[in-house]
Amino acid sequence: MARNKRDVDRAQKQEEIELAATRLFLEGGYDATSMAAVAGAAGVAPNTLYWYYANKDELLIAVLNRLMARTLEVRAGIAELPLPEQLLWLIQVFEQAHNLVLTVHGRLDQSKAIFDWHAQFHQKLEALLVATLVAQGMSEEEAVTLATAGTFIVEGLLSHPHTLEQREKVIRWLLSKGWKPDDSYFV
Amino acid sequence: MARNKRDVDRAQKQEEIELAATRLFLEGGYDATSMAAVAGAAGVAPNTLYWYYANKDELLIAVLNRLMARTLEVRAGIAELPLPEQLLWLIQVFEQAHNLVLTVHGRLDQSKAIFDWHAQFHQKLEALLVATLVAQGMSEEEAVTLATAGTFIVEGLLSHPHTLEQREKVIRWLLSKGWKPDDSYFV
DNA sequence: ACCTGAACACCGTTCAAGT
DNA sequence: ACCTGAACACCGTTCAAGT
Repeated sequence: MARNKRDVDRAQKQEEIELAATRLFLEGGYDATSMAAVAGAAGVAPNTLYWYYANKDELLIAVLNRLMARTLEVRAGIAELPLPEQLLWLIQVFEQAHNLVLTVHGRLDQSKAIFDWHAQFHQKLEALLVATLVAQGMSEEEAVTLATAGTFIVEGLLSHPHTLEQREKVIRWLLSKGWKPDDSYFV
Repeated sequence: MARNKRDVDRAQKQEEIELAATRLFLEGGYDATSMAAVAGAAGVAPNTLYWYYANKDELLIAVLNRLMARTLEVRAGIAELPLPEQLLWLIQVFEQAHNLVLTVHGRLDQSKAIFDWHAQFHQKLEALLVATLVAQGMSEEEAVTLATAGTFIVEGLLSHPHTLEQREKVIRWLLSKGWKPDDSYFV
């Protein structure tokens, strides 16, 4: 499976495009960022993007996969931290890309590719959360429900302005269900 | 504050436009429904819409207010039902317009008008939920947290495919926190 | 294989002109 | 006050042509 010169070049070009797209999507939002703007930032003609990506949604998916890979790397390094730390870290990660979370939800009905990506994303996220909760001694059944509710609450926080106090209160409430966090963490 | 002939005519025209827009937005989605399509369904020229609404977002807000008014009317009739019934009814209402819920969230960063509408919507919804919970004997503080978490979970269900079994499980989990629903409801 | 200039169909919105 | 035809700037995407 050795990659020849040509593959490397292709991968490099795609990296340039995806880095530009990531920056612009995060800064200005998906809808407000035109394909021409991405192309300009990557130093190519607008229609060149269509050599690498079938359409704008596929470019978004490439960006999302890149962000997810980077996030999984970081998370591997903090897997040993206590649960509340991990959850608050997760919220902050999603918050940085809250733009794109809302965009993905908004395009669920309009793009099958986005719909499929979203489904597998939540599958992976739930598996990760459940494994973490079970490792802490929670039952599988309890863990699944808590993972689902936790995901919804994290996503809810992203699209609704709130104070840090409100955030702490609802997270504390969530975790107090089957699991007792160290209250001192929040002080 | 009596309305003269002219006002009545204007209101009638707006009703025609908003009914057409409501149908098209719910069926095909906001993005996929062009102003020209709304105008066509209402029997006017595309640019005529701009006499009544400053832009497409304002038309969306008019549609949302119409849906909300109708929903509040229906809800007044079921205010005496037990809490789980009311909550499941709410989910089903949101589900019918889940399209527009996701659209509103997706446009939060791009339209101040939508942002403001969303803020006041959640203010009203929370006030209604808290009042309902307090009337059932819950403390104000507890009610606020449960209302927030409940809203997020309802919205989470809207954007994530799930079985009825999953829905029942997470709703049951939510309500089991400070309040004991009649389990037989779910059977 | 990769890239581009030119074009296409469409979009939200504006404007000058009509009644 | 209300409505419209025509136009504007922009969009995602396609295609034929280049290397």
